[in-house]
This record gives sequence, structure tokens and C-alpha cells, in this order.
Amino acid sequence: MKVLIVDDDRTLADLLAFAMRRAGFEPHLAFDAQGAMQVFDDLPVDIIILDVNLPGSQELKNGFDICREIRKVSDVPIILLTVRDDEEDIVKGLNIGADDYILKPFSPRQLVARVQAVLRRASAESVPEEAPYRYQDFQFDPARREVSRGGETPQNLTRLESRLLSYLMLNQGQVLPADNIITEVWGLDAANTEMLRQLVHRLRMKIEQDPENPILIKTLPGIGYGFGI
Amino acid sequence: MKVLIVDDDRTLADLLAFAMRRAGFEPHLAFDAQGAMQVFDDLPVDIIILDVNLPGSQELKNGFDICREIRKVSDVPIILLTVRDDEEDIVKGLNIGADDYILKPFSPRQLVARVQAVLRRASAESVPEEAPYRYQDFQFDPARREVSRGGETPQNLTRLESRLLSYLMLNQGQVLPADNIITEVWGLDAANTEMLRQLVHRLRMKIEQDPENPILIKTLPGIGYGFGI
DNA sequence: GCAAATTGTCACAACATTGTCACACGAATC
DNA sequence: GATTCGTGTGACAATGTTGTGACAATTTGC
Repeated sequence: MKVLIVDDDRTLADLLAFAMRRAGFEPHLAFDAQGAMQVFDDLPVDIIILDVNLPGSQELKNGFDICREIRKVSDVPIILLTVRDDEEDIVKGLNIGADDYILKPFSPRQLVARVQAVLRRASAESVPEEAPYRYQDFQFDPARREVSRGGETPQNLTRLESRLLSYLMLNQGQVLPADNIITEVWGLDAANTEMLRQLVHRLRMKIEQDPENPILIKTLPGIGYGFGI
Repeated sequence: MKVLIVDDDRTLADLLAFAMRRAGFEPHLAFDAQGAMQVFDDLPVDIIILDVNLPGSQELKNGFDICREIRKVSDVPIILLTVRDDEEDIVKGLNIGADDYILKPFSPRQLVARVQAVLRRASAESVPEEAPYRYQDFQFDPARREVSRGGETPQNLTRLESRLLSYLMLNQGQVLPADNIITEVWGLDAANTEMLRQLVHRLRMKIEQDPENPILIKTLPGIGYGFGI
């Protein structure tokens, strides 16, 4: 699976390339609009990761322009990379044909997960396997929706539990506001904190059975939750 | 049966060699175009597995070129290994004389099955291994559409049951989403989960008669099924 | 064309998952 | 100390999934 990464920050681009290669993709880099279009014309990529803040040139100024340009000729999935959490920008991005966006700063894991999600949505093709998450003796296999601790018998998670844990472990060590978790797990629409509390409770029952083992999901009162804090 | 494996990724090449050796073949490796042509000139191989993405050299750039080159002098079966799912590339590959292609990522089992299929198609006389699938004391012969367990009398499978079991055992130990199974068994068009449930049920009746024997087809609720998980 | 085998459809029970409510408990505030 | 707030927890209802039997529709072999 080929992925085209377009970002003028070479360090970041390299990092992304490394992460994608580890996840079984074949990354190709471009550092500006011209480079991006050139790679795109040359070889068929399966997905594009695009920084919206690129140094301008005459005809193609930023990521939005590239996105628009590509959409004229192809429906390859595009993920926008942006520091702006301005809703207007996100809406604009999605309107001109981007498939998803991701806000900086983000972890490489997160990006990989996002890419896989978009690909899974876009095509029935076989997407590289999702690697299991680890934290100390704790292990979570999102493909099987299975958690295990040490050598114990694995526990099965439900759809929502698995989504929650994915999000938590993807942002391991970070403080995650309840609202963010909710929109991530349930989607943009309905869902209240009560449902989240319940879900956290049920997840904890499955992964924190042993009283002597350390707490995995920590409550940050008034804010939200965090994994491995 | 000699098989020539051409891939610059040595780890992958080794893995493939191992899989092919297990399946009763005699693997020979080459890591670039020169090596491939050298092995090909030196000894008569029965089939070639060729990565299309090889590091370039002057006269022989990639797998396509090697394929073309070989076709000038021999009609040995060639299977292309590619990450591109671009139809154009596949058509191109088949046009210049490849016998089949397989998209990354794939399981070694899958490749072996593909190799056997190509060989069976190519040469009606020197049929290679008639390779039944095995799992513990369970055995499945896709050619005869017959399953047996231990020394018991074999059971006959129907066409769809056989296809389903082939797909499951080909991807043994993996999580297979219901949608993937459906498109694999029935084809792209119609078919709903109800039909899959029914088919799984019927297949189970034939291969899981004994209550003491372990479950072969595991249900992964909300996801799909998996064989030997 | 007919009978048998195969495949698709429907109905329903058993079970699992998710949403909702009620309430207990502890910390912070007054 | 009483109140308020946020959180954890149990119970239960609503909903969704899966397994299973019966039967109709279709295909296959003769």
C-alpha cells in the first residue's frame, strides 16, 4: 500500500514515513505542492496525507489547493494535517473532498490508526494488520477486540469498549477531556457523560480485575480520563 | 519442484522460502534483477515469484522488466507480487506474460495456494502437490471438497461451504470481517450476513460434530469469523 | 423433466450489548 | 455539619447479534 506524505517539515515527514513503514505501508515523500503533484502523476498511491500549511507558490498555495486539484482527477483518500482546530477549516477541508483530518500535535500511532480507518472505509481491499497495543504486561489486540494481562485468559471487548480503549491507548499518558472521548467513541452526534461513565466502568471491570495490579485508566476529576498516567 | 523467489526484502523472501519449503517446494532466492537472471540461466525452475518493486539497475529496472525478459526465452509460470492494486498495473503485468498476481499484504499460505493453482493450470501433466489443508487432526481437501477428522469417514462439502472453508483456512488464525468473507465467497454483488450465518452454521454441522473437539470456526462478535484462533 | 441436493429466506429464541435510571459515596464549598 | 457536585456502581429496559430450525426457491445430476 503506497502512501504519499506531503509536508514541508522534513523531520515530521520522515517521522511519519517511519511510522507508516512500520505499519506495513510504502511511504513516498513530497515537500511542496510541485513535488506532491509530480509524485501523484507518476505513481498510483493508495492514500495521501497532506499538511494544509505548505509554503506557497503561484498556482498551488496550500494543502487545500492541492486537495482540490487532486479531487478533480482522482478520488484517492486524503487526510488533512492541520494545527488549526478552527471548525471552519475542517468543514472547508471536508467540503473540498478530504476524507478525514487530524489535528497537530498527534502521535504517529494515531495517524496510522486514522489512515487505516479511512482505507477500511474507502475500500474493501486488505489493509495492513493493526498491531496490538502494549502497556507493561497488558496487551490489547484491536483486530480481535481482545485484552490480556500477563499469561491470563484473554477477555473479549465489545465494539464501544474497544473503541474507547483504542483511543485511550493511542493517546497513552495524555489527559483526554470527556467531550473528546465522547465524540471519538460515539461520533459527533448524541451521547452524554453518563454513557461514558458506564462504558469506562464496564471496561475497567474487564481490564482491572486484579486489585494488586496498577490502575490503567485514571480518572482526572472535572476533565476526563487518561491511560497509563 | 523448484521455485525462484525474487524480492529485495530479504526478510520477506526468507519467509516465502520457508513457506514454500514447507509446502514441498525447493526455493531459490534472488534479491535483484541480476541475481534473478543468473539463477534463471543456471537452473531450470518450475515457477517464479517476482516482486515488481525491485531496486532499479540499468538494463533491468523492476519486476515488469524481468518478467518481459524471461518471457522472451521461456514460458515458465510467473506470479507477480505487488502492493499496487491499480487495475492498470495488473493488466499490464498479465499482458506482458505473468500468470497471476498477488497483492500485498498476503499470508504465506495464500501465496502457496496461488502457486499451486497456477501450476495446476499451467501443466496438466506434471501436477504438483495435491495439497490438502490441515489443522491438528482436521483435514480438508479442496479439490475433492472433502473434510475428515482423525480417522473418521470423510464428509462432503458443497461448493459454497468449500469456498468458505478455503478462505478461512487460507487465512488461518486471522480475524476475517464478515464483509470480506462475503465478497470472497459470493463475489462482489449480492449476499447478506444472513446467508453467511446460515453457511457458517451448515459448515459447522459438518466439521464440528464432536462436542469434545475444540471449536474450529470461532465467532468474533460484531466483526466476523476466524479459523483456528 | 424429475428427484435430490443445494442455496436463499423467514421466524424466533437465546444471548450480548448498549442506554437509562437510581442511588451511594467522597471531596469541596459554604 | 449540611449541601452540592462529580463520580462509581448496580439494576434493568431497549436494542442489536447470533444460532438454529423450517421451508421455499433454485440448481444439479440423471
